[in-house]
Amino acid sequence: MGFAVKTDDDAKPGDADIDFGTLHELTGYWLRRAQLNTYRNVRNFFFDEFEMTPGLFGVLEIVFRNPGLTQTAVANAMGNDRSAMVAIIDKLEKRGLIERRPSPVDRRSKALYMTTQGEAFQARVRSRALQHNQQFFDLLTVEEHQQFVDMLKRVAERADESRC
Amino acid sequence: MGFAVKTDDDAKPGDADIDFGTLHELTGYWLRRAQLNTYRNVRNFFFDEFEMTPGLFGVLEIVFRNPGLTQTAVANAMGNDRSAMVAIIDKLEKRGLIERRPSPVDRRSKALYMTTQGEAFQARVRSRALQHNQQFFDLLTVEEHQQFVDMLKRVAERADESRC
DNA sequence: ATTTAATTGTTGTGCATATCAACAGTAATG
DNA sequence: CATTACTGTTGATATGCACAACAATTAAAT
Repeated sequence: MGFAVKTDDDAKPGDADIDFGTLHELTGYWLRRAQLNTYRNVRNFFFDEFEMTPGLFGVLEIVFRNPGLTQTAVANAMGNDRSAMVAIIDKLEKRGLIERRPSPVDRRSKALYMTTQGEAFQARVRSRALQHNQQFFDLLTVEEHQQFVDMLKRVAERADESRC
Repeated sequence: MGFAVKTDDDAKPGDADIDFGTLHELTGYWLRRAQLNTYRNVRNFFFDEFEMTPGLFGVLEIVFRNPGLTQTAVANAMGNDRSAMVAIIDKLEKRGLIERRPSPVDRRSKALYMTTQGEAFQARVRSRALQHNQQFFDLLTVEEHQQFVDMLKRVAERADESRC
């Protein structure tokens, strides 16, 4: 299944000599391509080692940095629907990493807190994530990397503005 | 240490005072964020105007530039499983944009060709896509845009290499 | 030539994610 | 009070991706 990359002497004609036409001129195409591949890589990496996904990691990190947050608050921060939170929190709670406590001020909502076990776990994952991130993007110089992130932020904001 | 993010002038109080912690230091996070928002924008745009999705557009463009290609060849080019092709080709064929012809050399495979109607349609979409792309990324200077695409390509390749 | 292996399109399944509508319980507002 | 808004939750639906299986067909092995 290995796609050896640049060798034109590959007997497979169907791979290299394909004309992508306008696709390769569209920034959105490359953005998607880069993200999809990166995401798959990160996901496989962290699932193998921690049985974690980027989504779970994000929730864990946010709850860790903002103890007592409500579920919808986390959902809004993550940019997805609050109904999606339920399954995520369920998983994390079932693994003993997170805790739902009744909010002292609002009997509807539930305040989210990290367990001590969850903090220890997240510390390990976080360290590994930073390490993997730096290692993965070392194909960019430090300047490039900085510019890259800066542009990504601007693009993300832009796309967020023109939201219907 | 002293790297706490400074006070953004809050427009929304309940939204902005959340600490994202390590998340905001991960390039992959921003990459995903930018891509998701961009994709949603592009998708809404082209779905409203043409009832097209980026995926359909890609297949259409590839078939247009490489007439007679087989379904799995297109799937490999697009980077997804050949089973995903079926529904896509079905849609495009049902709309009269594309055609499945029996391959003259291999009775298993089906050669894909564009209809004249499909070519006319795709010409309109293609033009609009290029226009929208340029307009959307005009928040980057020409130099930045070029660098951006260049880096995305490198990242995409990198992620592709370390594929299991 | 006959068996074996590989590939094609296709279908189905499972999993993760996303959006939307509804609901009962609760809070805020008039 | 009555009404309106918000909470977590469930369910329906759609999507995309990965994988397994299948009959038909081709390629390779012996």
